[in-house]
Amino acid sequence: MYKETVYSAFNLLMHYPPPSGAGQHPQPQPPLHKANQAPHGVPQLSLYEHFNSPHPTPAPADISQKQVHRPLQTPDLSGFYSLTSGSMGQLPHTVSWFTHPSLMLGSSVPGHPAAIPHPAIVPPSGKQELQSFDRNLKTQAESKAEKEAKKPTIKKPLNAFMLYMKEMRAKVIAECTLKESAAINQILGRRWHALSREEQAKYYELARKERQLHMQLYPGWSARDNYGKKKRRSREKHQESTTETNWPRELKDGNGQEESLSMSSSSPT
DNA sequence: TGCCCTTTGAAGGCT
DNA sequence: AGCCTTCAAAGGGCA
Repeated sequence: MYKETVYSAFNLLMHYPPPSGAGQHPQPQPPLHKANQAPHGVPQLSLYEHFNSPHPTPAPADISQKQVHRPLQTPDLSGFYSLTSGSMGQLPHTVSWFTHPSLMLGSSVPGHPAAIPHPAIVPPSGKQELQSFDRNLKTQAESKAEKEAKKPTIKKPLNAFMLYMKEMRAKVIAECTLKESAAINQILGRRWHALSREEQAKYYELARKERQLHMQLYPGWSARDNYGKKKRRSREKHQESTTETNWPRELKDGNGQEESLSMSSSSPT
């Protein structure tokens, strides 16, 4: 049962108690898409510094600058390169998608040795070969519509918490026997709240850089583009379910001293 | 096979 | 402005 697995993570959670008192709780950063500036005191760190170990294809941190200034291979990358002398260039460590796995260039860069597809670009699922065979038989309109549907999905850039989760997930899994992501994510959520403001700021800054690069790579992209691509339950059912299984408010907010794991019996608000 | 669960944050739409 | 909804990742569970 799911709840039991969560219970089994109790000891792990206890090692990362929420800060006592709401005032000490690290406040979320202001919406960066509005301010679009690093908060005061935010350490300017290279992406690689934070993401080298848990990710598969790290690159030496000191190659970022040189590789960023490689000659352009594709016209749509020009925006990013201009960043190195523009807003992004003001950062002590210029962001490099060559070093950041989630921004790693793929086959869109001819001759690039990595040739790893950009993780933000996800090829459509399905039996593509059969579909391409069938396509010959279809009308031009159908073919066009199908082409649209087959366009690779550009994923949303990861936010600060998602970046944190990606880095810490393996560590949490190694520390406990849990494998269910839902339980792991609850632990990670608690740890996230237990982080100091400075620690969280690292991830907010990384997320801000991710968004900047994403905007440069896909200028016309909107989060709306991916709406409806996931089939989801009806709204009512979803809300009912989440209120039933969510953590108690005090626990969820990380400021309750009477924290409890009696998730299902607690009031949602 | 594909959605659900679970977390936080970003972003878009609506009132 | 504030609220609501959706989607980002992840992988076991389940229909």
